[in-house]
Amino acid sequence: MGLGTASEENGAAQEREAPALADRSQLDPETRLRIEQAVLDIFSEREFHRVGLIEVARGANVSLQTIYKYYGSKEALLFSSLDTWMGKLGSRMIDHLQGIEDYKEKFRKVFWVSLDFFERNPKVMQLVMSSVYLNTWRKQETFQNPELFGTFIRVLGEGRAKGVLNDQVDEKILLDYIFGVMFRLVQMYFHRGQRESLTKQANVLFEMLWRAISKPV
Amino acid sequence: MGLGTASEENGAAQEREAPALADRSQLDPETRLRIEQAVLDIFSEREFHRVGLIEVARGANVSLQTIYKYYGSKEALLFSSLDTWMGKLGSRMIDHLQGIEDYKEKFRKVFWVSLDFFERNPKVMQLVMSSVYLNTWRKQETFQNPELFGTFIRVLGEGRAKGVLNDQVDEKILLDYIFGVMFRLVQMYFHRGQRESLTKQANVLFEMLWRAISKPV
DNA sequence: ATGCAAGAGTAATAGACATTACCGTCATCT
DNA sequence: AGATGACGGTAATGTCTATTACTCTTGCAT
Repeated sequence: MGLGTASEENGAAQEREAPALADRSQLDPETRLRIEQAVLDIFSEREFHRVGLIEVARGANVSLQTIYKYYGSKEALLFSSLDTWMGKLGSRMIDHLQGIEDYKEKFRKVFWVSLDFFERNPKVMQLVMSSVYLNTWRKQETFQNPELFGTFIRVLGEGRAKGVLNDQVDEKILLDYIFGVMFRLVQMYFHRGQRESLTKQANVLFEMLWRAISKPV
Repeated sequence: MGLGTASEENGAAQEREAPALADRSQLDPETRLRIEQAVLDIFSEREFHRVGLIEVARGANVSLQTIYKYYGSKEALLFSSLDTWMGKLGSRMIDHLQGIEDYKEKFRKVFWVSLDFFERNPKVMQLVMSSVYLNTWRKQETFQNPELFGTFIRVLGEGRAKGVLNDQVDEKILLDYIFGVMFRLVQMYFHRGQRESLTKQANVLFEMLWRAISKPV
């Protein structure tokens, strides 16, 4: 280990007193917003390793200390912000699902809300991209926003139970299939410069998806 | 301004005499193999920024100079290796397509060869992951292995011409759909630790895909 | 032999950035 | 007022890595 000051290492007084991550909920909500906005703006522009926290701090008009105090690390900061956004998508989805009876329509809605959300919030998509590779290859926990993913799982399970979904493959595979399609569609939509609105094509696209995942006749 | 890119700084001062990238084909094929093997081994384990070229050089039993002489940069090294692999997949695909008449079978083959390839070459998939995020957000050129992607395009075009493919959406969207599904399936296959062989499920999965992309009856 | 070119090995150069430490300033509470 | 604590600003600290330079060895063609 790189010894900082030689006298520190062997004294009895170690116990680093891990910088006491303050409860994030203590953070002034207005400040929190500014921070998450800066995270969104900056991390969505540059890749993770090219972003410096100083820049983020400046962008949010807070000091570096504040960030470290409430978030603890660069990664945590990114994931926290991401989680907030996924939560918003999740809430919106739950909200929109209310009052829909027909199962296929429910699924269509899940699909639609997702496309619509990313189309409205381009930067969030870039943020997702920034973290996906940091994430997928390590822990997944951070990516499991219960509201959002829970809803996906629930709707999927309901279809399974009703027997309207394809049951030749495992449920996980079905989910992979769906995410794969959606993720790529959204990703390429941005890659091509946001032309040809996705939501406008949502129904055609959804019918394609539905033919794939519904139980074949 | 704090712009990072170190290589762009020189205003008018010097004509760096850019280190004369030697023709890569001059490189001893056996050495080249060792290098690309090391790239595969190492880049597939750690993320791009965590890989040091010294390590790669050691792993390949070559000196750093050799790498810089023939490849020029870390990124170029990675992409070169990746391109080799995509080329292999492409060749194999072309080879396997020979003698198939039925269009749907052709497409099925394209699908199968891809899954099979990544299942056989796990590290290549990780390599792809390592570069996707470096890539997609910038230039795409590197990712356009003509043999591989050309084949995809050709097969897709053929189906369009025959009128068997869904023509409610743009051809690009169709391609996105297909790649999205395949990419995610493969990605998650690894993420879950390579259980439940993909190729064994290839036909069920392909039928799902086919229902989506073929012209609806 | 002699010279040469290729490549190994090692160190030098240059930045970038996460994370910590310190210091000064206010607002709020007692 | 005095104390407390949160926070801004700036400057350490400690690492890491690309990329370049330089020196030495060695196989090999003249």
